[in-house]
Amino acid sequence: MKNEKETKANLLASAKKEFMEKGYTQASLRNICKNAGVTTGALYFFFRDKEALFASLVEEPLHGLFEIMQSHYRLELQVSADNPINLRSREAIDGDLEVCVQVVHFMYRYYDEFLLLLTKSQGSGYERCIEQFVTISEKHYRMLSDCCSSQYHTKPVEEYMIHWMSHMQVDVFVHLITHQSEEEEACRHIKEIVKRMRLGWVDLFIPQ
Amino acid sequence: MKNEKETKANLLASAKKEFMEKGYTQASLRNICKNAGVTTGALYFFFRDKEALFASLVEEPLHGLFEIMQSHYRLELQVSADNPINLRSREAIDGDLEVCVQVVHFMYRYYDEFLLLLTKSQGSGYERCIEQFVTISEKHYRMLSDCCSSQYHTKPVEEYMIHWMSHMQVDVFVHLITHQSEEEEACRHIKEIVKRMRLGWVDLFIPQ
Amino acid sequence: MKNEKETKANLLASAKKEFMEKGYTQASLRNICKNAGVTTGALYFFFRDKEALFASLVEEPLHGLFEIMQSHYRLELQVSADNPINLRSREAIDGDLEVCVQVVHFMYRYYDEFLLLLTKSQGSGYERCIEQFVTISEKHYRMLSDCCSSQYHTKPVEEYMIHWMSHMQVDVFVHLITHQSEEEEACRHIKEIVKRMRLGWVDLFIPQ
Amino acid sequence: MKNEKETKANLLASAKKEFMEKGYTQASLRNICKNAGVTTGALYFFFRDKEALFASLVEEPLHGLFEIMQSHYRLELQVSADNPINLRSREAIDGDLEVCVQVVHFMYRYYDEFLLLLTKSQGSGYERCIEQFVTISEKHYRMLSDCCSSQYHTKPVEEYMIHWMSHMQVDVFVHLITHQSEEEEACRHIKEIVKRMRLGWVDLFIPQ
DNA sequence: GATGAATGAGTGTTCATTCAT
DNA sequence: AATGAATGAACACTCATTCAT
Repeated sequence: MKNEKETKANLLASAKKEFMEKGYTQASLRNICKNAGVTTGALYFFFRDKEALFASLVEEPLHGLFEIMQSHYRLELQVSADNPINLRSREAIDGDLEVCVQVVHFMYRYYDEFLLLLTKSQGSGYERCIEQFVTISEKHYRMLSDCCSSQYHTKPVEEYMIHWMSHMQVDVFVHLITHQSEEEEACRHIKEIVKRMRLGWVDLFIPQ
Repeated sequence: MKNEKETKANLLASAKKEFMEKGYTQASLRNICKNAGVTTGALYFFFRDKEALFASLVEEPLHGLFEIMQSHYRLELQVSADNPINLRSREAIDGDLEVCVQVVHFMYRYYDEFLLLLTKSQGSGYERCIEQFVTISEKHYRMLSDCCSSQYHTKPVEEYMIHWMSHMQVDVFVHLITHQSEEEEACRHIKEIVKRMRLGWVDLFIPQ
Repeated sequence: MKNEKETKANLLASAKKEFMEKGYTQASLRNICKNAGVTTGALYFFFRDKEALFASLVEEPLHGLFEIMQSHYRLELQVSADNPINLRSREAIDGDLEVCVQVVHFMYRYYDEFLLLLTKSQGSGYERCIEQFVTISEKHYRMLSDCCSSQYHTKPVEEYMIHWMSHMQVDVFVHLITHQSEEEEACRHIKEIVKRMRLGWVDLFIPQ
Repeated sequence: MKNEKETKANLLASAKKEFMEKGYTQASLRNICKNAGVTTGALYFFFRDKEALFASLVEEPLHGLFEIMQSHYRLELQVSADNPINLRSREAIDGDLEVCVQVVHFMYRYYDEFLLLLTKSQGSGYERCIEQFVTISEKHYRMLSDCCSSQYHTKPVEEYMIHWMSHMQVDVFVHLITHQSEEEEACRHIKEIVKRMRLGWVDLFIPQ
């Protein structure tokens, strides 16, 4: 037990760096080990394989974010079951902002990990994680738009638009984390952005 | 002797398929040659290296799109120099739509090539092409927003918002080509989308 | 084309030696290449993988022997359909010997290859080849013993005894090739052996 | 502290399973330890190395069988020194059967261990154990055949035939244990087999 | 007694690239 | 214009073994 758990930590740090620089597929386990100052065997003592090493870095943050999103959407579903929807109400606007800020906060707590997940996971089992976020978002928007169209007796919103909207919503966060490293700034930005995107949503859900 | 340029064409077709399926980095030149029915040597007669092979597929369409964008922005710049800007005018709206349709048309003419560029170029010299589009778009929006703010005596629009807006604008096309293979449908979608995005732009450029 | 097909021949020779010394699984491709004076890549130019390299050595001889056995058994089946069986007849005895000699001749023509197949193929796709020989032999003995028992109105010979007999028959050849490197001697031995084994067979098929 | 020797027993059980499934060389100590619920260090506390682990499983049964064979052959040697040999006598036949049954009984008492020795020991120090059995058997048959030839004034039996006979004799037991898991059935089979093999032996030792 | 950590050499395999012919 | 042959470095991963604690 040379230095307590130092080796594993070194490996994780070295792996994070390598994945960040080259992406999942192009990252070299040899390199990771060399920079961590251990032999390849050591890596395999701590991690089953390359995939597991990557997972050790990102699994927890990813899961955490899923939780936040789903619990939020569950809540919103409950509320909208009892009350008529008013997309332009202060409550609706504030609710939107609140969850965005919450997500930003969580993402910046695991800044590196989400950067890996969102931009460097190609080739790993996480390469479709953005699509998963979109899918979750999509279900929510589908539901919301259907409520609106039944409430206002308008045609249901087209599938593609729902999908695009959800994608755009997710892309906002991807864009944020790849262009802004400070959480405070990120928060400020997201508020400005959401404000403008809402205009599009509202026009889509409540024509005219 | 068969057909002069047949071999090169076979190689390009085979390369397109391989790059599409596996992405630039994961694509195997061996495979490309095998499926083209030639040996590796032949490939190196026609193309300097892997990079040049990829470039042969995408360079021309990419350059073409750059041209379209830049000539459009040049034109708009000229117009806005002489006339006051009215973002909500029919001319402005129609102008926006027109260029979008033009871009869609060009992209669907080289459908495969743009798919390669936008989603399969990671690891190649083209991996930053989206950012290049964003940069071009950004310059234009910067200029446009500055015109507005000087005209309406408002504070200049923040750098980040300009960048995000431009990114979003580009992402619309990426989303389109990855989710919709028919040009006609794509055109219909882009119109719906632009209509809603404009609401955000206008609110950003002309507060209140 | 340095030395015509020398490299491939070198690789095969080197592989034969390595497989012979260490067995399929324990053989090292690196070693094979080193001793052949080429790099690992060269091996993979000629052979798909380790398995294919081994197959290149043994496939043909193995197939040849299957052919000999099956054509012989087919012939015997035909004969025994028309005539009553007399295991003790000169014809039967001579027929047995003849095919044995034929097999020995073929095996010694590919001495090394059969040694590989019969004693060094564990871990490869050929590890069950002895059992395949036994299975072929078994079908033949089953048929022969059933003819006898119906002809002499005796109980059918037990499954296990048929299997053991077939195994023993095959083992004779395995034993021969692993203990006797000269074909002439091997021929002399097989005759002596078959002579004694027949006594057992006959007693088994025609009790009393 | 749980149960003093539990760990060692677990290791041996786990090792037996792994060796049985993959053979000596292909067996993984890692796997053995994992399935035994201990770390590799523990294994090396009890066993010097892989070889010693395998030996711990098979050494005793192997030694026991050597003892049985040798004591039997010593006895037979004594008897044949005083009396003329009659291979066809009831005593000779019964004696043969008796020792076979005895061997079968002992082998099935250590069924797994002999299966390991006879079919899974390649790569270990025991890989030549079958040949050792053959060698022991051979000495006995050599002696027996020499007695016969001096008694009946016939030519001495050829070396190869003695060796083959011994091999075949041993192979009977190998075949038995690999094809028949029930001792009772095995006993029934061996009697049938020995009955037929004797015919060959007798013809070999006492021509005509 | 047993763990947890680590070594270092080894495995089969794939790669883009080169070049004499 | 193209082939067939070959390179050599790189890849992820597994192995039996060691040893301080």
